[in-house]
Amino acid sequence: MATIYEVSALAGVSLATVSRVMNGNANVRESTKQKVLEAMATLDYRPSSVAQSLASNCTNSVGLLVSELHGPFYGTMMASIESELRRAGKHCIITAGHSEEKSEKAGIEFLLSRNCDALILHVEKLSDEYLLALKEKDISFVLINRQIDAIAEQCVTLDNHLGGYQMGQAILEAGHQKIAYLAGPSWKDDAKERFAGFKQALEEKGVELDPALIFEGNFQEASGYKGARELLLSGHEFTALCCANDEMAAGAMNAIRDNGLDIPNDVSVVGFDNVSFTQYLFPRLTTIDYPVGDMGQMAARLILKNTYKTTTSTIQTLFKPHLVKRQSLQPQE
Amino acid sequence: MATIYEVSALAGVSLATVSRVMNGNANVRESTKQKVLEAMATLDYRPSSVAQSLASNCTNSVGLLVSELHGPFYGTMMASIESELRRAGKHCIITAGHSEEKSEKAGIEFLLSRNCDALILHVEKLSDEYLLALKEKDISFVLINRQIDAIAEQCVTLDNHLGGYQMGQAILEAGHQKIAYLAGPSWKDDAKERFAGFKQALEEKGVELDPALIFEGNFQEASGYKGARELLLSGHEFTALCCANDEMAAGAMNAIRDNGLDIPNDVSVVGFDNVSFTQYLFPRLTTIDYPVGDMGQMAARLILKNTYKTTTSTIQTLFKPHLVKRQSLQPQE
DNA sequence: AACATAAATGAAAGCGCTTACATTTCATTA
DNA sequence: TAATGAAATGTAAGCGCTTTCATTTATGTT
Repeated sequence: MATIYEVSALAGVSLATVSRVMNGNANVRESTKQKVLEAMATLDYRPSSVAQSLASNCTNSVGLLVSELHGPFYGTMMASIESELRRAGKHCIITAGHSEEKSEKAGIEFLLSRNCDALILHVEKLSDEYLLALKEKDISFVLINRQIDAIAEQCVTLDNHLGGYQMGQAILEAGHQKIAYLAGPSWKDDAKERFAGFKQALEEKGVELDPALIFEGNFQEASGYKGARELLLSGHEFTALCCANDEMAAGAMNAIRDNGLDIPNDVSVVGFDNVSFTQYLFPRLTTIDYPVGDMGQMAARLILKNTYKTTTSTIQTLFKPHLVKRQSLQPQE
Repeated sequence: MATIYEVSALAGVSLATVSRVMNGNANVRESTKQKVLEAMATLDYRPSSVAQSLASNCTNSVGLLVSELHGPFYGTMMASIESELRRAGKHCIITAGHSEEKSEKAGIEFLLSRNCDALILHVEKLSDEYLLALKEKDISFVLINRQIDAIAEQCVTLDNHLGGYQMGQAILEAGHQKIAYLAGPSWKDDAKERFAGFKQALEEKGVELDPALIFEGNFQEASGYKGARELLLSGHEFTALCCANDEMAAGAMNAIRDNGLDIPNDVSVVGFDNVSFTQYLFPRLTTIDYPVGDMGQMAARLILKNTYKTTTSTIQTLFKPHLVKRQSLQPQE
């Protein structure tokens, strides 16, 4: 591998000049620039990003922590972040937090040990204090799907309350009255807010939500199956089942059918997130769209703007969900 | 940020000694080791991975190129690779090739520009020549889901022919005779082999595959929908539809139902890959399992063994698929 | 006690760049 | 034409580590 020394020797200029043309520095005469470029080409020179990083104190890498690398939600998120960063010449180091506090901490430590210039974090179990402490240490980061008021400007979030409200509205407009709700874990803010928004929509229309028709799941398919099954077997009737996310909705749909009922004729189902597989479900799932791609892109732009100062694009931190009407929700006569 | 200098000063030893304890080098007296450790702790010292990389000529990073960061197949692949590498203290830089030659080349260039120690490549459009040229340049890499005989030892592949064969066998055992096949793009080796294996299974049992019942898709859901629809409208009857991957199967299922037919009573459907959403489909999809997690792990181990020499685990490069029986395939009376 | 040997430590060069500062070159202007 | 300032280039000091080689210290042997 050729180094900058060889290039400088071949071009007959100093190291500094080679460095200048590499970095597009203005003050280089066109003719010498050409000499250097030529030398680089004949030597098939590639700068050592490591040496550049050491000298410039910038690695051009941003660490990305997500709960899992698989799963449609994280997939879309990673894809949008990576492509936005890559376009700016940055790379990302991705690792998983597995929805556990220790593991999330270890993930951040790991990324930090890699000298990332900034982090994009989707954490679930880490405390606000820990995150605020990161801020104190002058670590540049943005939080995705997590709201901490003290650092609101670096939190990219969805209006989950609105999403829940939209879900409630949709179900009421379809004429349902006997409604069941498959909630997410109550220790998660997003799950709480979705539920709160949902309840508000019902209250505004004076519709009661029977406590016996509420089941708290964990956002996974299996808990959706279990929840729907228990709700069905409990004997309390319902014509619509609202799920706090699509995975649980998928599980619930299987449970409903395994119990001999038809979707949506016997029971309508609504999900939340609008992950890719919702279109593969039968019937295609009516759900609330979570614009995770846009949000990932925005998280990346925040970094680009704050850490790298390479963009001046306008920043938006709060995103709005919207209803996606498909076939799993049917009007009730 | 404290540097090694400060640690060495505080501990009253030389740089070299600090470096030795950092790297677990044997020849350090226990007492001095403790002094150093203590100094590190009080200074909250973290070594600069960049400086380490420059000095040691090893970045501890492996580049990972996949077609897309989203999608259940790549998700599982990335997850297994990342976790195996992370366990060994390596990080991965992930980027997308988008199934286009130019983009795949650019992705590799990008990873190389980041000075990765090695690459794990899932490429679709890149030529064998290009890949062999990489080898010539002494770039250490492993190919996943791609067989090039000249470098077989660095190719982690699935026996797609066997998978196709298993699919054929399964459908025949269920008593189907009128069989349709939704193929993958014929320029892809894996698609070709799946089809070849499939045909072989039928031939061995003397079952004809009507050319009118073959549709070539592109492995995407939409083409599955389109293919199934055309097959259905063509008027040629079939009782089973075999799909070269699960995405197309999902699309096909929707098409079949949109045409008023029942799955599996009117037509059975079989997929290939066993990606996560196959369990969410209705009926749950019978499919051929592609052990992509194991294969990703093995790809990572290959790197660990060949590039980093940190493992001696035994290597396997050819993996076998197997049938996963679920509800979308029904015996034909 | 003197020596040989092994273990522990230190000195210093080098990894391949960037960049502050110094110097040279060139174009203007009085 | 000399003085002046701006533009172009060079010099050299880092950036924070690893590692070779030399040196010192400890251990064991006769």
